Amino acid sequence: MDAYKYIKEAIIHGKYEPGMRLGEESLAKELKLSRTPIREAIKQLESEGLVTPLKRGVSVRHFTREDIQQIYDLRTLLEGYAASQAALHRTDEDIKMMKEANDRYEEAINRYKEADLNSIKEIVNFNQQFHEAIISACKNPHIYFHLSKVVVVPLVFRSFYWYDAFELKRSLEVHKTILSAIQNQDSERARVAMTEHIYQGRDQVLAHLEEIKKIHVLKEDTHD
Amino acid sequence: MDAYKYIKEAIIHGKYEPGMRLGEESLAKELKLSRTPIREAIKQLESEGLVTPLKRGVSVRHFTREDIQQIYDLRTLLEGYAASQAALHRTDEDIKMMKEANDRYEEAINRYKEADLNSIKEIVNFNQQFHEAIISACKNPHIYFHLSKVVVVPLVFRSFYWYDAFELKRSLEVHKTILSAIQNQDSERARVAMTEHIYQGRDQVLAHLEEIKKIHVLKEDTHD
DNA sequence: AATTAACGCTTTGTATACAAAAGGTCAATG
DNA sequence: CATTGACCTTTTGTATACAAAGCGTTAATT
Repeated sequence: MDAYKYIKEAIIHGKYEPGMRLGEESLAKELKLSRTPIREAIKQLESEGLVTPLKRGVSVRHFTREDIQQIYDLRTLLEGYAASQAALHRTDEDIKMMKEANDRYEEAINRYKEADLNSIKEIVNFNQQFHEAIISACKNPHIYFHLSKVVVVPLVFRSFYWYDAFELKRSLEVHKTILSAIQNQDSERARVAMTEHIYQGRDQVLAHLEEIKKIHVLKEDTHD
Repeated sequence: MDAYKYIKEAIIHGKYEPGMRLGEESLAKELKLSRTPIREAIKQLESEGLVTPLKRGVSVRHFTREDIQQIYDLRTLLEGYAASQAALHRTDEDIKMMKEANDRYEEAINRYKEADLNSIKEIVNFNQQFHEAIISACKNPHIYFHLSKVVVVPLVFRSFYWYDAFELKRSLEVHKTILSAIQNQDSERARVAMTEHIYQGRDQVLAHLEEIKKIHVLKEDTHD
């Protein structure tokens, strides 16, 4: 298997936790490869900022609350712009792709049962498909290049897994607003709706982080 | 020497021209290294988009006119935002850095003699220092991370080398406008001035590209 | 003469071996 | 008892050797 993809997935899925050291030898044994391809994968991840260099080797990057704020600021900027451009440049084909992704998103949300991991994975997938359809419609591949590196970060926190039925419905409604703004070529409306949508996502992640922090504090207390 | 830096510089300075194939063996011989560190450097450059994968190996990426348009759109967005945030978050120390860089920029422009490569390099350097001071003042390292990859591209065309004395003076004036807007914490003014500044840069590069194209057409004609 | 198949050469992908640097441990000394 | 220094282990950095995959060239056949 491709070492780069494997390690990246492992980081996103939390198999390798933030701060954890990534030794070349152990990765090589785990993937049944030699150290050479492992090193190349690590170099790539390093240049994307998913791992940080140590004095020796690398460790999985730890993102602070401040990082999340800043990264989401970046994402609102880029993806808001992408939505506005999509409104200007979208073709019928683009609209079809967005509709399709969002319809499946809706179906998955309606099928959703609380705490069913599989159905959540499905939802996350179709959500991503919708956003990618928009980015693709804005006809600027360089935007996609940068956004793909920005979007990865919050996935590490898997905050989507904490969404309840109400939040999912709300997210779906905003998607529909964005979609119709793009269809109507109302670029400013598309930009604002997308920006707001992503700010809502940020609030979810930050709230999630607070929950985690509380739990940690509780654990610390029990240890005393 | 570090293979990554070396190859990157060589691409920026035009030693390796767009479309040129980068063979591992030949690079290894040139840098007096084995293929292993070369491969790692290439992987990094690939993930930054400076080289593109072939069926076998990589070649120096060729940027079209459309690429330039799109990349500059991205840059106005990011660096305009950076300027607006710098206006909000700047410290006295930040202002000092900007002033210093821009003063040196001004001195270098005043010393400027037409077609003197060394003085142009100096100018390019202080210009970069000024822009970096702003990005640093916006207190969002992630912006810097992405901008540093966006900014590299136009350098490949070395359009700055075509600036005449008038354009340099104008650029200097805009710098001063941006600087005072940031000092006065006028974030919207800073954003707009920076955006305009970068659009002017884009126009320069695109005009430069047109010149190059004309020359190519002339050459083609002489060959017949 | 054109097309295709096969062979050989070039270049990349992977593994391994060796060199060098960093970190940890234990003992000796102040 | 603490601190430092030397040695030993672990891990990374680099080189090289070998395997595999493209690519071009040539020759053979239609």
